[in-house]
Order: sequence, then C-alpha cells, then structure tokens
Amino acid sequence: MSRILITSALPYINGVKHLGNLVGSQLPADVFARYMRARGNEVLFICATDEHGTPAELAAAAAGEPVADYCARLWQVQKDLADGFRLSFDHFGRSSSPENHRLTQHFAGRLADAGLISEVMEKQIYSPADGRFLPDRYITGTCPNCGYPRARGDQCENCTKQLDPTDLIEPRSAISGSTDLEVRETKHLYLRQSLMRDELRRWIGTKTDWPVLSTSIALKWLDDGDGLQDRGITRDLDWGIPVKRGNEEWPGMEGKVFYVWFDAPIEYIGATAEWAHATGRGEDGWQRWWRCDLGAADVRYLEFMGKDNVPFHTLSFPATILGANQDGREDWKLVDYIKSFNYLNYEGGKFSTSEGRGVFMDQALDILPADYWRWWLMSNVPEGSDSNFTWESFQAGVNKDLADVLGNFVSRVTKFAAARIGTEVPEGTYGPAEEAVIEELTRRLAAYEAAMDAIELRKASQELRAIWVAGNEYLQAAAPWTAVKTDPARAAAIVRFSLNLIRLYAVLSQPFVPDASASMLDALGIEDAHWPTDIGAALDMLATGAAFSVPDVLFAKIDDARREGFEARFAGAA
RNA sequence: GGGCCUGUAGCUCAACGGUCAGAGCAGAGCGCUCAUAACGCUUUGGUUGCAGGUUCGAAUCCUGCCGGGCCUACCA
Repeated sequence: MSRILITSALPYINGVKHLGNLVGSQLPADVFARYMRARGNEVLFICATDEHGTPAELAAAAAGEPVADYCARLWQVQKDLADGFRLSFDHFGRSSSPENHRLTQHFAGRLADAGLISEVMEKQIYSPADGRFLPDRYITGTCPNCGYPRARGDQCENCTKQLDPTDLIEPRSAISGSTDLEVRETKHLYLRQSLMRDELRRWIGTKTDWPVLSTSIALKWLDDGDGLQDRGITRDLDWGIPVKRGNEEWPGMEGKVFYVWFDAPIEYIGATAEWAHATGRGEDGWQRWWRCDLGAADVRYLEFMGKDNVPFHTLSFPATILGANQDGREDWKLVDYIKSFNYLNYEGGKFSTSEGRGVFMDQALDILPADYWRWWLMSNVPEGSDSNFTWESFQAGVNKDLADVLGNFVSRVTKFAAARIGTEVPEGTYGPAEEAVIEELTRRLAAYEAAMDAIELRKASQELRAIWVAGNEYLQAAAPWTAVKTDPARAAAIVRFSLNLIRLYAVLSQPFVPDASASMLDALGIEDAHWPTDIGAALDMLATGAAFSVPDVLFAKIDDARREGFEARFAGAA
C-alpha cells in the first residue's frame, strides 16, 4: 500500500466549465483516484475553485454581486456539478480560504527570506472610468501591424503579432470602452525564477517518465529566448490574498494582492489544510501529505492538467516549493508526476463559452447520466494529441460499448437466470470453459492494471472493454439456453459463473462508470467490491442461494433522432 | 518568425529497429435466439503523406518537401 496524493487543476470560478475542461483534469484525476483507492492505497484527492483575478471581479460585477458572494455561489454550482459527475474529491476547496491566505503569505515570506523576491517598479495601464488597472488583454485597439480594429493589448488575434498595450492605436478599455487611459507606476513583487533555472532544469531532467507534453513545454520555457523569466506575483486588485511577508506587513505593498497564479497552486496545499480542519484533523493531518520533514516523505504526488497549465506546474510552482525549501528548515513536497492532456475539440472546432458552442457540464448532466460522459470522454481522452467530440462518435461509443457490450451482458444473464433458473445464485461446478475464461481474464486484468498504473487511460478503457467482451464470448459458447434443456446442472454452473462475472465487472468498471457499477452490485445484493488478486477466486465470490434481482436497463441507447436534436441544440449561436 | 507534437484501413487509434502492420467502429456473409433488433464467428479494406538516405532489416532513425495541431510567458 502506498500513499498517493492526487490534485486536479483548479477550475476557474467564473462559470460552468465545458467538457473540454473536464476531460483534461478533474475527470482523469478522478478515474485514477478511484482506481488507486480500489487497489487499496491511501489516496488523498484534492481539488478546489480558483477564485481570484480580474475575470472573477468582472464576472461578479456583470452579475451585480459582491465578488465574495459571487464566488461563494459559483463554488456551490461547481461543487454540485462535480458531485453530479461523481468526482470523488476528498475535498473540494476554495482558493479564497483562510488556509490558503495563510499559506500563500507564508510561502511569499519564505521566498523573500531566500532572496528570491524582488520589488519592481513597473508601468501599467490604469483606467479611471473602470477604477482599476487593466491587464494587457483587457485593452483593445487597432493593431499597428495589420490594422485589425479589435486587437488585444497582449496580442493581435488577426495577425498574431505580440503587442504591448501602448502599441495600440486608439486604445480603449475592453470593459467600459473608455478611452481615458493613463500609464501609472506601480510596484510589484517578482519571483526570481530565473535564478532557479539550472536547478529546475536538473529536476525536469530526472522526469524521464513524464508525458512529452509535460517536459517539452517545461524545457521550452526554460530555454526559450533569454531563458526563464522572472514573474510578477502581485496585482493591483481588491479581491485576492493581501500581500504579506508571512505574518508581517510588507512595506510598500499595501492594498495589493497576490497574483492568482501564485496562490492557485498553493491552494492544493490550502485545500488539504481545509480538508484536515473540516474532518477534525490537526495541522499534522495535512502536513503529513505535504511536508517531507513531517511525514510526507513516502507520498507519491501526481498532478492532472490541460497543457495550458503545464508551465505553471513545471516551473513556477516548483520554483515556489524549491525556494521555500532552500534553507533546509522546511521540506515541502514536490510533484512526482505530471499527467498533462491536449485539448478536446467540439465537432471539429473549439468549445466556445462566449458563443455557447459545445456541451457544458450542467447541460451534459441534464440530458444524460454521468457514466455516459465519463466513459466516452475517458475512452477518447486527448492523451497523444487533440481529440474531437462529435455526437456521432459519442452516440456510437456509448451505444456500442456501454449498452450493447456491458449493459446487455448484465441484462441477458440476469433475465435468463431469473426466467429459467431462479433468482438465487445456483450451485455449480466450473469446467474447462470457465477455466479458459479465468485464464484469459487473468491476462487481461494484468494488462488493464498495467495501463491504469501508467495512467494510459485510453488503453485502459480498451482493456476494460475487452474484459466485458470476454463475457459475451463465453456466454455464446456456453449457451446456457441450450444446456437448460439438456443438462440443468450445467446450465446452473454457467449462470453461477456469469453472475460472478457481473460482480467482477462492477468492481473493475467502477473507476470509469461508478453509477452502473453500483447498480450491478446492488442487483447482486453484494457490498464486497474489493479488487481481485485471483480471478478464479473472484469468480466464485457469490454465495450459493443469495438472492439477486434483474436491474433496470443500465444504459439506454441514444437513438438517431435524439442525437440529431443534440447536434442542433449545442451548435451554438449562428 | 521560433519551438514542440503530428500525418498508419472509410472513421478513431495501436504497433515506440525485427515473425504475413493490429484493434474498435462502419461495410459484407454466416450463426445464435438468453438479451437493450442485442451477442458470437468469419470476412472486405493499408506501396504506413511524398522523395531520398542509414541499416542485414524502417511505419519506427536521419534529411528535404507537403499537410494538420499546439505553445510563444502577466486571462486564467
């Protein structure tokens, strides 16, 4: 048994996330966490909302709510959706928590003590009409390069040229449209990650087992241009974690807050502390997961995220951890494995929040159960390259894999048994046919476990499907509907074995389709779902005489008319 | 512009220097009738983007060309 810490990239607070967000972080992390728990490991699975930053403030303003209220409300929305998708977080926290305030300020103090913080006087655009400093991309104007009238201050979307807001012709606030913009001086803290370039490169160099996506992005940022750049970690905003140096005030930084990208990864730790406090554990309850000097030395820590998050998790956050560890008085846990994902597209294009294009988490659960989404998304997860959601593929995958192969197996076994044998698990002795299945499943289970251990989720889903198929093959060859007329004892043995297969499938499928798994176990009236170590023993688990029932259809098929309706409904504003 | 990834059967993907390049879906045929018109068996289908090179041997390594995607640092 190992101790495994799993974090999913934090969903940003400003609204319901779409399937593309879900597929690359929370969902694969959940599948892995469920698997690791099932294997008997001590797992802590942490997620939280990422609540700070300009977009949150603007979204709250647009909703006419105080930002704290807005975030509290949207946290609940996201929490309910996570529950709806059966995401098995041990804790779903908030980056605005008191725990995160304290930890973020603590880390800033540690970094300052280590000489890794510099104070930089810089010039930022201030908008009196909006009453705030504007991030580059919140300033729009005409591109000096191509004349595109809606270029953003960081980059022109039309000609892709990198811009500085002061380059724009007729710049205006993207929020209010105000052209009354001024350049103001403001002081900010920078994390001197450039000083840690060699140390980071050495560390990344040891991670030969990571997805290339993770390491190549990290190396690119380390070596591109002048190399890794220092990064501003404070902002002139109201909503955020006040800049402090540990418990002390930070002279000259009054009224400023930490940058969301500084405090968000620290919330992995913060949320663990929230969990410890919420569950009556003391400080050591979270420290034993995060402090190698306080009991976390044997923890294996894995992070799940989309590729856009990789630079912060391979460089900035590790720099924060390494910096805090520098004097040897504290020893914080560095990540051991970064599982990163490409993007999921929608019908050949991008998911678009602004255009309402694609399926969002709330809509998904409105139309179909979580298991359908979980299965299709994980069996098509963008591991190697970007992948594409189409309704046709979704319909085909769900109908074939879940309804026909798994659901129908459960249905044909239980219905046949109930009609011809009885609704109690019969006696029976296994013969060569069963031995052959046991041998095959022993091999296939090893392959499934190997794929899951390696977090190769597409491959794992294929292996799991092959395990389901083996049941249909067996049933076809064993033909209990024939045996029941000629050799009732044989028919009983086949039914006994098949009912045990359902139980085995429930156990093995639980990481991907937890609700269906629960329905299967419920139909068998059994609670013991421990992971098998011996397939032969696992297929003789059900007690003779135990009652079972015929469950409702596990997965209803999606017919063509329904699919076409979905296609039209989610195509987005024309 | 630079960097990274990628181009394998109609579709989605495996095979990561070595037996006839595999699997699922879709298509075709047969079988079964317990089951959600489900299942099983068999089968059609690929000069592995193109052109060179290295090697006893290349989808796999190298070079060039053509095509697709992503990233390029203060939105998160």
